[in-house]
Amino acid sequence: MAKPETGKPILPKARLPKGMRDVPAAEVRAMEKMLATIRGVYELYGFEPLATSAIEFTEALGKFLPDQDRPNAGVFSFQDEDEEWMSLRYDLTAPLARYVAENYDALPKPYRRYQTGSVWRNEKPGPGRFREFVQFDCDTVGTDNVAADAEICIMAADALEALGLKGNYVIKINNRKVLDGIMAVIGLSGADNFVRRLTVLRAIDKFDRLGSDGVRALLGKGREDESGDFTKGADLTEAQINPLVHLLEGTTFGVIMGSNFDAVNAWKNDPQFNVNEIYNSGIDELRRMAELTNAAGYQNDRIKMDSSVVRGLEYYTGPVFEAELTFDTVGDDGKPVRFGSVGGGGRYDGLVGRFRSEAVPATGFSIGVSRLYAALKQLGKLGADKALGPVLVLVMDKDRLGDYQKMASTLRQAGIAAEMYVGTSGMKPQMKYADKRGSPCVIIQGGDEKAKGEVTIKDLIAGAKAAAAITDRAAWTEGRPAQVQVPEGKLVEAVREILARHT
RNA sequence: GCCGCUUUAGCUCAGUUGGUUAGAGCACCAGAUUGUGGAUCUGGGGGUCCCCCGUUCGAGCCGGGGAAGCGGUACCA
Repeated sequence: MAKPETGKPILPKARLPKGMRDVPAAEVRAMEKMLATIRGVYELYGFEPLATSAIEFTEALGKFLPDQDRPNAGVFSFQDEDEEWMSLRYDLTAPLARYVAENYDALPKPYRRYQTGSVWRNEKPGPGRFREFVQFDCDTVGTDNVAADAEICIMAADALEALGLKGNYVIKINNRKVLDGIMAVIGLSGADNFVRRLTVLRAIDKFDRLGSDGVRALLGKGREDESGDFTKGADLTEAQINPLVHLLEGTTFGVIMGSNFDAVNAWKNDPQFNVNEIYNSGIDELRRMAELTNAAGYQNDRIKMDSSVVRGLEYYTGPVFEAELTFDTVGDDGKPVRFGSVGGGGRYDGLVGRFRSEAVPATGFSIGVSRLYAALKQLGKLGADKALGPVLVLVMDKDRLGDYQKMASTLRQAGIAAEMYVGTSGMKPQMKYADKRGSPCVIIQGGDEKAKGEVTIKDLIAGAKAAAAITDRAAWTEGRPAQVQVPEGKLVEAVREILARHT
């Protein structure tokens, strides 16, 4: 841009909004491969694809109704011409509920679909957490049979194993009814205890990270963390806290290390809680899920009952699942990286019902694709070798672009990725360009070759190796390693030979 | 939201007790080595020293306020 003499033009700053990310070529390719693997597993189970819009009416997403100015807490929202509030979707489940309600009569019941896409959350990003990220969901809508829940768990397990994570993950299962039942027994039922129940659930959810003492603090008076932030507790009495902590520690319900049946039976037989009806029905559902996953050949090294799983706070109504990676690695900064949860889900029998008078039970599982990608990368399961770039046809003589274009076309017709250099620089920059693009070879035809009806093909990969030994300028310019001259007609054949060497 | 740290070129960072036109390395671009990636040499483009206010003859540096980034924590449909 020209600078006026009086001063500089005010340029927009090239920057990306916080929490957003640009994804470079290698990652796009690896990500697509990963998504295709998951998709393959889901198709195998008979789930069908669905794509819904990224934008929904705010009302349809629920929860974040625009009350005053703009509902900017949590979701990205804006007003349409007719002043209706719209929002970017913050997950794939709420749009599914809307879709099912809108097309209810036409859909097969149960309706089983998978969907992947970006979702947006307008909140503070953190390490490994973005405001735009990709989820991969599968859901079964229209049945309250826990067979659907069990199936989703084994399907999630299959998907993770198809990605090479066998032995590095576990799907943990719990049931919200169990937790609700226990909370009823210790006197936390009823509408006036709603906030307290949420606080209790949050505390339980942190058991993994904070352990018994941390959870005790959160269930009682509260807890101050290392950075000086104080989290208000649920203000329970010791008598109320003890059963909850014992549940988490597995000392009351025993046998976390045993089979899923042992775990469920221990829970079932606990005299303190099995007087409660909700608790019993939750335990019963877990028992049936244990039977089904067991029958399918999934033991508790892959799918495991775990009393600390809570997941999101409000919309889950029954079984809840969480996929956790069970390995630690060392990150770029030398600190240990723990990936933890890479997906989760559960039964949400109330969501579709928001749109209809009759209840529509549903269950689903969502994979956090970006996070899973980061984990796979750390584990080296992505096939780190970068893709070869295109064969580059150099422009030696600017009057003969047609000839060069024809060579590129010939290569493409043979199924070889190729491009003619479309910049304006000389030969050396073109070589640098080819280098940067990762081209396996370049096609050179200047006046000399043209006169002989030949082309020179330089193998850049072999050339780089050969050149590494050269130190002086003369040897460099005259060496010209790893290149051959062939008749024009043998172009494709000669390029194929070089490609074969490098794949 | 709360706590802490940070902010000078695309990147990593220097910058004296406040003192002329703010520097380095790397990266980038161009040229030379006369048609070849590297090396070398020469040259070049790039800066609102995060912003505002104050102190001062004079602020990248001192004081106040703010913003943004990073990290932790909370929330997380």
